[in-house]
Amino acid sequence: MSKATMIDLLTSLSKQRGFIFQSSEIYGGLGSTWDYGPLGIELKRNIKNHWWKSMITKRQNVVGMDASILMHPDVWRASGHIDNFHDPLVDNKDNKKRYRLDHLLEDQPDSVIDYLSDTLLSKEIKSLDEKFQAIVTELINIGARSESVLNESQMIDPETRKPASWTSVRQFNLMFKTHMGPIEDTGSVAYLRPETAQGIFVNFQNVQSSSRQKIPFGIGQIGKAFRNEITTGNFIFRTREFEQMEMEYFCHPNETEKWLEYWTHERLNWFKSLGINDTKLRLRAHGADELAHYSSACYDVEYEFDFGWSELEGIADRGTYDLDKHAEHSGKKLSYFDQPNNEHFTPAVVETSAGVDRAILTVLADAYHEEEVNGDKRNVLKLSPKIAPITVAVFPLMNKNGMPEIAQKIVDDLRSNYSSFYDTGGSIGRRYRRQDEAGTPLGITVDHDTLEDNTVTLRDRDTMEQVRVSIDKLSDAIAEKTK
RNA sequence: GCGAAAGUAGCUCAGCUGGUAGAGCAUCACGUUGCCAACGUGAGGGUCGACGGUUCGAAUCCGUUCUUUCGCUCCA
Repeated sequence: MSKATMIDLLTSLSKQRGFIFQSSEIYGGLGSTWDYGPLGIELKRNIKNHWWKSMITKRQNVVGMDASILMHPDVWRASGHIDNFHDPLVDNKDNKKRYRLDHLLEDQPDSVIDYLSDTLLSKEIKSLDEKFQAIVTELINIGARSESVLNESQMIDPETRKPASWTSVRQFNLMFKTHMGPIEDTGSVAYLRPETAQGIFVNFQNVQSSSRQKIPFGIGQIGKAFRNEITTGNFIFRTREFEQMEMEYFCHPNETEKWLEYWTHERLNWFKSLGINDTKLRLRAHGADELAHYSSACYDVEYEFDFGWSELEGIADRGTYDLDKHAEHSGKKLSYFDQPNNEHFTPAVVETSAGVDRAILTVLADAYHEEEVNGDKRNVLKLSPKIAPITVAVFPLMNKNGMPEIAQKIVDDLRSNYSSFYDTGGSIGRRYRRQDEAGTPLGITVDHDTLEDNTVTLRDRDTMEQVRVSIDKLSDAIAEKTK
């Protein structure tokens, strides 16, 4: 199998089998948006249910919620997204490379920084970080004139180490903006949430008091989030509309280190529990330079796609940043009273934040296999039975002698407990292969012996081996195979 | 957004220098077969991404636009 084309293979398989279609396809498609078809949505629901069960249902001290996507704009002012969730970018016109201005400044000779601060800043700033930030702010403020200032400063391209021909500084705001109400004016601006987490933070008090949870405890949520990413791609890996599975764990500020470690391993194990090859999963600690504005420590769960190791989930120590900010901006007290220790404090937060769509891409990429069987190629999705869109497919060996009726009765009975599929079309081998490609772990065939002794064959997708099972024991046999 | 490449049937693609569309697979029907992508016959499915131009004539040449892929930047 050509590794370089895994994404192409999955894109095409997804469309053919009904996992994932490009959005608005009949109108030429809309960039980076995808629709889940009949098999895709089953897979997605199974993954989300699995997350919900293992993060919330199974735990006494984690509860769920579902916040609205639209929130008061002050939420994003408080969270820092309005100020920080954008990138100042400049392009080198000579070699067409694009850079983040703030990263670029860190790589400049003193002469460039001196020129910029002399030209732009009215007073001397000691801290280098603050100086850079002030320069960025000023360059953004002067708009188109930033082009001439940058070029006069002789700012170099870090690759060539030479002054380049720069464009003006442009802001890329990563939040989707919309308007609420009938009139579009500045007072009606609202944002589509760029993360579900803030819906949890602003409900901290509501949830804590109504659920009577004591610290440490968590609040989890699954929902859509929107980011105006500059570059999207790799199928459903990076899209502008995506779904998150997030959990915010509120604990004592002295204990974040311990809980960060705990949740990091819990989350890595969750991905392993989806049946993903664990040699392709790893944890990676963030360096200081890549931490988000709210975070003091962060681990990524990564999977080795054919386009490289990529992040599936971030587990971050957000400290008391979010509750502090919301307390400050809202004027509401968002602290916790620990009765036994007679102590008031603002809880710190350890966050687990996973992408639903990335989890789906991961299980698909990991499950896809091309095998040789008797000289023929077999495409098979070795999805865990826990998440496979169809659990069991039922076939009559022949479309006569009463076999279709028996098979139809079996599938009707199974349907109430298992996602089932009935197929009479084509040879039995072809039907098995179709289900292999859809990731269905089990196949049941009604054959001649069924007419004699009421048994059917139960086929295992991965080994292709069959065992005979009495029809009245089928439910138990399937339960055994899928647990 | 910038640069490069691409867009022809559900999927993967062919179609040379302009002469009004093909293959393999897939789908459906009928017949035959009956445990791992069988065979036969037949059918459906494309205004060749869209719009405009050149031309007697455009999938093919030119322009614009949309979309996708890769890279730069960012993130779940």
